[in-house]
Amino acid sequence: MKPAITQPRSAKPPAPRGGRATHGRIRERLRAELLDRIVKGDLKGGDKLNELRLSGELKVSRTPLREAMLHLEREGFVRSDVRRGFTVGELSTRDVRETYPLIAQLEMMAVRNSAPMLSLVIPDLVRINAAFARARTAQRARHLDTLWHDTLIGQSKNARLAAMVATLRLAIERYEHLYMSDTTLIALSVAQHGDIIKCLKRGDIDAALKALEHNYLFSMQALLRKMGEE
Amino acid sequence: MKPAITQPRSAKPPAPRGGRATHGRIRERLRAELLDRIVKGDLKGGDKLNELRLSGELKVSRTPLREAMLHLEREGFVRSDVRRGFTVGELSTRDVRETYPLIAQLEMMAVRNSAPMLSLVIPDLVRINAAFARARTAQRARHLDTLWHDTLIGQSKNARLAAMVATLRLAIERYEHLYMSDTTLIALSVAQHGDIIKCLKRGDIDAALKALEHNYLFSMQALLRKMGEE
DNA sequence: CTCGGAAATATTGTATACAAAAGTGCACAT
DNA sequence: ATGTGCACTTTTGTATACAATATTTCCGAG
Repeated sequence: MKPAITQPRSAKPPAPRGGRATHGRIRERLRAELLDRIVKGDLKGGDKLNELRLSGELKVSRTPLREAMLHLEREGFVRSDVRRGFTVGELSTRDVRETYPLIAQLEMMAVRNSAPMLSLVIPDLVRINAAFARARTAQRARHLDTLWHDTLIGQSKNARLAAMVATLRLAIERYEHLYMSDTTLIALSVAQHGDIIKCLKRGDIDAALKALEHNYLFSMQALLRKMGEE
Repeated sequence: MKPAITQPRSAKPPAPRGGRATHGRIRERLRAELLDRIVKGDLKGGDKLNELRLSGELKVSRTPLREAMLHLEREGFVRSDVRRGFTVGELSTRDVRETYPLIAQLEMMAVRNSAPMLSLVIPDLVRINAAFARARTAQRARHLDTLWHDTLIGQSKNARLAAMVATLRLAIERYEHLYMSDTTLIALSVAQHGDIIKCLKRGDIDAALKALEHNYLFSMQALLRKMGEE
């Protein structure tokens, strides 16, 4: 299911001029690939990212690979120690307790910002939540959950806020992929989304904010329970 | 007043092994240097960052320079367009309207998190605010303002939150350096800090949060007025 | 004189080279 | 047998090389 990372290169190592393409953003492709592996769990916390091995495997040089890893470091997915290179960031209950409340507050802010426009997206929210309720796989559920929240905050014009939320959501996805592979909690989340929608419909933003916060904090508690069980 | 960027190299280009030092973090030094130039206004919005010119001027190769610039891009100080390189990010009232409310919310969250511990730092807040009141230069005022807010949120153990706030504060500093070089607004800010302290002393966190938000939104309004005047 | 376009130049994105530090394993002493 | 030091290998951090694209220059047509 990986994007393949194809690169049209048939020439020998010292003669890469046969290759064209690479629209000048290999580093972005690499970041996406590595991020995917981390979120999907192929790369686990603590794994060492050997530059030579990875650059060979991905058929690129170390330069854009390092740039991609530095990007991921800034996003919190990877650590780098001097002269020791990059390591996949460890998962921890502490990080969970930091991240969930943070994204909750940021989404609440986005909702507050865009309160007047929210009626526009209520139909979308209803539709996505219905699909969410019908999701049969954990992966699709996570996708629709993300889509629902993205729709909720999509009216906010604050670019910084949007970028932060996007990154935090990926951080969360990493945990949920690992610990929430069952679908038992979907129904609860669907109900919570329903609550939020109900509040929005009657224009009660404060209640919607409370319900949104509850949605995140409840998910956090469920996740922490699962993590504690291991 | 620049950190000098000294690098002990006297050898010819192809024989740099004469140099020692560089504890394996030239890229971090470069980021700090560039960030300083951007915040201080030496590099203005829209300025093109020519890699060859800069690497020559800073006596480093393009590799760590690019890594530093990519870091700054992630922090929002620099833009990069494909095949067109890096450019210093433009200042705008729109960005101000995005950034100030964001940092306000995040600091409010930090205060809420650490409410029980806040009594510990009240004496520090009082002392720093007194020094702030006596500040005679805009630079020192900004420094003490930052220190005051750092102290206020320093009890929050949320590392992600702290990192976000730190970055946003630098973003703000860039605007304040350019538009608030007078000291007329210090007295007002001192008074607002005093309000916050008063609320904290009587344990009224909600009021403290409101006052904190007001402190930021008021500063934002003042800044927007100045920007509008140009 | 201005506009358009091709050659010349400059700049970026990626690949490779090189030096220093970190990691590994083996020999040897105890 | 075990611990320790030292040579060898690996890996990182930085420098440089190279190819492709973008920018500039300069010349001729209108």
